[in-house]
Amino acid sequence: MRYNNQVKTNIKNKYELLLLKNQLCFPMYSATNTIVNNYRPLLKDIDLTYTQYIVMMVVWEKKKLNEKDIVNALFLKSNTIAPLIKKLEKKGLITIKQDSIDRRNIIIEITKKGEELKERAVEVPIKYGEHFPLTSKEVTALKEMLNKIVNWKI
Amino acid sequence: MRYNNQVKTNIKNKYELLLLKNQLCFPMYSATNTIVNNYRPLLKDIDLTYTQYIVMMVVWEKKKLNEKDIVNALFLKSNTIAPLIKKLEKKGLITIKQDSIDRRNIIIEITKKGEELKERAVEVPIKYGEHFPLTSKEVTALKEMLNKIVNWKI
DNA sequence: GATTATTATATCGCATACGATATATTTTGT
DNA sequence: ACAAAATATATCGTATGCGATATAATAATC
Repeated sequence: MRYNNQVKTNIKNKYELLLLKNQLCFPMYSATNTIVNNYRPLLKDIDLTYTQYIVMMVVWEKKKLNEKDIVNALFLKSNTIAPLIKKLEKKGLITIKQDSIDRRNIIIEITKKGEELKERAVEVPIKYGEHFPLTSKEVTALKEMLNKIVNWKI
Repeated sequence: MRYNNQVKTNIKNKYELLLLKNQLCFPMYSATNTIVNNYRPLLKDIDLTYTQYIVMMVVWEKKKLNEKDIVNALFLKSNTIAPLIKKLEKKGLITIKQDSIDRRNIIIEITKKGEELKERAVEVPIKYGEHFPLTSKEVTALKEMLNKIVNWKI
């Protein structure tokens, strides 16, 4: 049964749809806030914010890529990514230059300092996962559902 | 088996921990972004942002409450809520006044206009849920896991 | 090959979220 | 009662995220 139908049949009146406890969006929103908040002290050790951290994940993986690649990988908008990579450049973790072939493209490349940070960054997911409150089976099921949501367009 | 152990045993080298695809935080973050982004056009019709919408949910439920009650209900900080309620007051949806008994408290009360907005707001979750990509069973399981995460402190 | 469409990015403005710090008020402890 | 602790909020600064709009460069089309 579809989620929405279930909700409709379980409630006495339509106003109950507006209770926080009957929402899915709110636990999603809160759980993500919790996750990011719990990352903060660990990421502070390597002087990264959460968003900078996931940008660096893409950079660590690809080493050389376009701004557009980051936008696509993270499902964010270019006006979110643009100031972010400027900060990462200022920190010396990446270089930014214009593509000489197609001058619309911005080429991002990891620096030596960026590579070195990876060594310390590896400790973050290790420490982070140590007391995570879900089993691996739960995480697998959770990720599957989250992927369905990410691919959903209203 | 704990999530972290599973991840550790499945990977060949520790650097794979830094791949986006091996993260849980990232699908959580993306799915929440998707959910909020999908709400935006619906909420625009009633001139609310997502955060204003969940604040109003608390107000619609309690009608009269303290700023602190909203902070507790939404797991946000008071410096996030304070400017939010000022905007909602400016829109005429709530009133804000100081508690005469305990002058530290800020009392928030719904207005007639705020009550009226509820009538139109009810349509939002109805429309929103129509094409939601998860079954009611999945949503139940999902919420249970999300609650564990929300209650997790590192 | 000039016009149009598409692509990639930049810029601006608005709305969160948080930590850090400060302030006002009430409560607690002695 | 009076100093110290706790509580509730305010203020400031930093860092996202997004829509809207603009611009520059390339691709497509006729």
